[in-house]
Amino acid sequence: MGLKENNLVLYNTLSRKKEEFVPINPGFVGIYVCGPTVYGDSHLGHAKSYISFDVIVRYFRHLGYKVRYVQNITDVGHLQSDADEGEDKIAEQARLERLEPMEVVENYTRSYFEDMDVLNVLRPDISPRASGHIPEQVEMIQTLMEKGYAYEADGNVYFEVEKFKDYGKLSGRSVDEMREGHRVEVKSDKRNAADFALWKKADPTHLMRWNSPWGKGYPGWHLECSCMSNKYLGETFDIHGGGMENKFPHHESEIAQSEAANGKPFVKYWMHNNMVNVDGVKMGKSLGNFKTLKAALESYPPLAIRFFILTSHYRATLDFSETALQAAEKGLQKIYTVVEKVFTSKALSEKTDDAFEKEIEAYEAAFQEAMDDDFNTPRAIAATFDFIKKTASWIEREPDKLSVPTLEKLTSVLKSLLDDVLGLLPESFEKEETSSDKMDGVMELLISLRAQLRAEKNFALADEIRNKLTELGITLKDTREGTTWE
RNA sequence: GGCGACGUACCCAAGUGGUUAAGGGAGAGGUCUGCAACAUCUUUAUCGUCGGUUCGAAUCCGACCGUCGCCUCCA
Repeated sequence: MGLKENNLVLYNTLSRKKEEFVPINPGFVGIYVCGPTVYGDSHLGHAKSYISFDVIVRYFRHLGYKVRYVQNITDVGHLQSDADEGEDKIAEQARLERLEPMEVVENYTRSYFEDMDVLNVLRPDISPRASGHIPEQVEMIQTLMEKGYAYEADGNVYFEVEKFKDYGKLSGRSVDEMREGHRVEVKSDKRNAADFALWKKADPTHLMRWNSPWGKGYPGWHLECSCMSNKYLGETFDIHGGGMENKFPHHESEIAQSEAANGKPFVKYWMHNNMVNVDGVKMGKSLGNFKTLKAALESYPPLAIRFFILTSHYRATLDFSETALQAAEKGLQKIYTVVEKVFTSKALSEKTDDAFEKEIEAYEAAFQEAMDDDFNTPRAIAATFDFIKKTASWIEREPDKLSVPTLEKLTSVLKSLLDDVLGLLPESFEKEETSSDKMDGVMELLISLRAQLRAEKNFALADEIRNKLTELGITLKDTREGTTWE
């Protein structure tokens, strides 16, 4: 299986420009994306990030690359406030819920995957946990100390930022700026306020602590990503992704740790997705406009949320609003209507329809061109709408003379692009839930009864049947060929 | 205060130097329909402001205004 011909270009945050994608190992892509800290339910921001990278991974696979997708689960070390101060987020949540930290971790990890599953986000190939990689992290700290990049102070170990000359290359800051820019002078045993923790001492009241050469404690937040990406993807790998707000200090620190420890470049391409706003304002817990996925999923179908997210580019901010989401839902429905027609049509002619095959090929090309340009899903979707229109009229024009080979080709292209790449098609277009032979029989009866009423011009009663059915969530459609329901 | 992104129609959102500025939603009008929904057709922008570069700019440069992000935990 060779690679599809492609001309993939992606925006590299490190160089601040679009670059041609050239994998380190031909045909193979190693990608690491910062996963969630599992101390609460996932929200729309998580959805945007993980749906974006899901499509990126799916597209690489579509092109024929063998992908290893690693996404961590942060279950320790992520502190609540000021750099390297404050309580561990998991520990705090455990205290609040009166649970073991690992119960909190387990609950929210499951909740996270549940939400991602319904959004049709494929699971990463490896979902390593920080707490499962303590020995690796201790080892890395030791390496950093041996090489002179880290120092111990009273059971804490810090990375000395001044020793790593490239610190700031990703986020575009200098250590000097950071020293001056620090708002609050934190009282600590750090040599420099910009230094960050590799290992934090924990007193016996801490619920999560492990043994280390520096006493009992727990690892710093940035360290896990360096360690686990190293372990599963190697010292240098292709793509590291995450949310923009993590560029600094998280990703900057990852680079420092990994490159200092390994003496090799850490990541070839950095990709950052933008944030979600709600009605023009940043979504945040303190602002009270926080949308958890579980809440959003009560009002909207999961694939409509997914579609909505993909109608804007991953590097653009996404402005969430009820009207925007409703618009997306309708648009997606329009695509479904035509796709369903395609999937259920019967073709009779063995002759290839050359003209329409050209249209199919043009669509594939337009779609791929859009995706090749830094995963431009909005453009790919626009191309889809254009094509969907043509498809609908192709089927309508001569339904009896549809070409078998052309319909087959059409079906497989739609499946490949809309389902495999964008992940937008439902499992099946069969009538869902209540559908059964019995139900079909009842509906047929009602429809024929209503047809009779309409023939007798008893529209009042006919409309009442339709209205009552609408209330039950069943829509009747009167077409020239007869009445259908869904 | 420092760094960065963005500003395209009523809403969402592509386009980043050159024929009529994609696409979706909403609105309006027509076809279809007993009516409605569905479907379908038509229609709705000169691109934040001002100035510059250019034969030519939404697209490059500068200033200004505005929105947002990061600098502190956040996808």
